[in-house]
Amino acid sequence: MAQPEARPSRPRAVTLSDVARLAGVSPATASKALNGRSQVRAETRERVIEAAERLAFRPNPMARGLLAGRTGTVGLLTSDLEGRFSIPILMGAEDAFGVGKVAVFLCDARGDAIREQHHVQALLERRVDGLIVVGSRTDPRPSLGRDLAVPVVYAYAPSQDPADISIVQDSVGAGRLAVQHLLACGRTRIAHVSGDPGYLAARERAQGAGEALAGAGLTPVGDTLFGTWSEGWGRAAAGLLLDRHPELDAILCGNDQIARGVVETLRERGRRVPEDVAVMGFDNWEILTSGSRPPLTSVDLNLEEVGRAAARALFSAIEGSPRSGVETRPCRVVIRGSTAPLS
Amino acid sequence: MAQPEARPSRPRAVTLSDVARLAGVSPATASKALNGRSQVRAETRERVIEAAERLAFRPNPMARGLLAGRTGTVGLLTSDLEGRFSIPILMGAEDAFGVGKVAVFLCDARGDAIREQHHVQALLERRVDGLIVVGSRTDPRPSLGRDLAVPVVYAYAPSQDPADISIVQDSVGAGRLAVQHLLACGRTRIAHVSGDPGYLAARERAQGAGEALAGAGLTPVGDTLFGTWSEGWGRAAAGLLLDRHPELDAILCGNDQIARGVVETLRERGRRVPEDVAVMGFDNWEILTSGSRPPLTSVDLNLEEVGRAAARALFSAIEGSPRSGVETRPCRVVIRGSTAPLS
DNA sequence: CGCAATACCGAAAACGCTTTCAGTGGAAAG
DNA sequence: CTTTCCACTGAAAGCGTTTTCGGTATTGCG
Repeated sequence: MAQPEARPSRPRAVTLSDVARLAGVSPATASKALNGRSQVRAETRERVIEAAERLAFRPNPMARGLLAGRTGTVGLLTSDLEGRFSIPILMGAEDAFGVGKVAVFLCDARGDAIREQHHVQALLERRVDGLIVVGSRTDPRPSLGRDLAVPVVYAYAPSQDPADISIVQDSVGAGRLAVQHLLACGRTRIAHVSGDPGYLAARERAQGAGEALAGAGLTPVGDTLFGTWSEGWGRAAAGLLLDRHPELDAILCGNDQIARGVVETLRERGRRVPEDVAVMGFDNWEILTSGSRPPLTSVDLNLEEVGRAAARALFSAIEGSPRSGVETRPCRVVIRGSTAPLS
Repeated sequence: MAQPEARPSRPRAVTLSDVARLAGVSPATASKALNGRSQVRAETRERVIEAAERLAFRPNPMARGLLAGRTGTVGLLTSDLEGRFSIPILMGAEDAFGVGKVAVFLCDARGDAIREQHHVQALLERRVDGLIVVGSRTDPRPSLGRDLAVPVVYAYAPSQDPADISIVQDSVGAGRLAVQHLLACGRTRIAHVSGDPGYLAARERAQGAGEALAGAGLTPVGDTLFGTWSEGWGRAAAGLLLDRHPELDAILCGNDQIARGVVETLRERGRRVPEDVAVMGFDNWEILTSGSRPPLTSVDLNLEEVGRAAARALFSAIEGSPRSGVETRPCRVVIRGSTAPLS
């Protein structure tokens, strides 16, 4: 006889009616009992719950969502191929939503605007309840538009449209924090080697660093050196600095890669880190900070917190209380071997 | 008058009935027209399609899934906090599934077995059509069990249960490929510095390397040095090797971090890379390979291909043709400056 | 011109759940 | 003892699709 299934088909899922039948009540009553509605006798509720447990009943989210008009899902749209930024944000969002309450679709647009559009469309077709958009760099990015069917929260990189809500780390504050740490280590001759000046993050960190120095009545050692976000640039810049400003006692680097390069050149040029020169970076990318000799002090962007905040903002927008504007979260310094008080 | 909405409520989604009404047909006919069923006059189909476009109609996936008994979603369960391995696998899976056809829930168990269980439960409650499990290391991992309600594919790390289907990269072959590349560069005195011998990846890569050497009639320079997966170990091991075997002309490293350390020590000890000693690693982690001096040749694990294969395997299991056993995908050598032919 | 076959369309059921509303029985109040 | 009220339960509608099946109009054929 024709048996289309190639193997024993998986058991049909148990439905609310199955539970109701076992408990000897109607589906309506079973629903009320399981959802804590008040109009059920305690003893009945008991029976229904026990039946549900015996059958390992799990309500079908599609049936439920069909009524409620909600799916209990959100989309996380990233452009960051490595997941360097989006994974911590995803984990923060998972925390805030709570496992099992809301599930997250992760889509990677791979830096491609039209692929991003496809993903947005696909997510909307799936009727996600909301969207979190993670930029590939901290510069303001184009808004997805004002009349999407669902609320959108921008994380890591703000939207260009001030009517949108964006949650970002405080880059200016990060620069300030970094310099304050170096000052606390007794350093006063501080240089700054940054990355690509086309990146807002580079400029803002430099700005914050400058403010903190000025606040302490100090002037930076030389101008900020902008270059690229690479170890190679770090090596080159450190050479430059040592030639021009041999007196420096700290180098603040625009990210961890630059810091790696700087540390390497300092070592080769016979400067001890941190005794002679303290070095620190930004991003706190463990793979880079831990392998360095000595391990790198770095400013952590607190991306999990950004993710949590984004999730909360999205949640309240879904509930009907949207916010707007750009909200920032503080960063924090993670101290390792490359900075230490002057003895 | 009582207006519960705090702001202009989002427009109600357009339904098939709206389309049908506009086209002057019944919902049944509209459905058939849009889904390419044959029992619709061409002219009618035309009208329906145009109406659907005018209203920007998108079928509600929950209603559709409710009938079909499928959600069109899969869960990707990872344990790898950084996303280093899971993101490429996710992208491969996205490719294979196709944007819009299947959406992927990404969950990170953060290496915690009970959090993993929670996520599995949550995904099952959502009625995902299947699960891809990405291990945190390549060693076989416990199976999720045989009687889950949906098919499961293990990627990167195989399941311990041979009845499950696992898709992994070919670590032995990777070791072989690496040595073959070094041989092609004319190197014959090849040492191997690996990571933690508790990792299967370390042992398998070493095995493959040994086989390739033996196949060429060569013997390795010294025993494989096992240690940790760190730059520090790479630096130390390179020192050891240079002391014991100054004649070596290539060092194969268990991963890119070790290779970074090895390159650094070689430079400090005055050996030129690649002229005197060729160096290569595994994983092809761009952040590490590109910053090195010279950039590192490395074996890429082809994780996107693993992801694609896992997605295809999952798809065919969902369609009713499950496979089982461990299937491997080849790796590939990415050549950069740290290896070159002996001149 | 009559009949069967065909092409096309729509009513209705179904998926699994929640919610509304009417109905039942018992207890409290008169 | 009758009336009112309350607590509880279940029938039924509805969410937005797809699919089955019966019905009608049209066509082809004898």
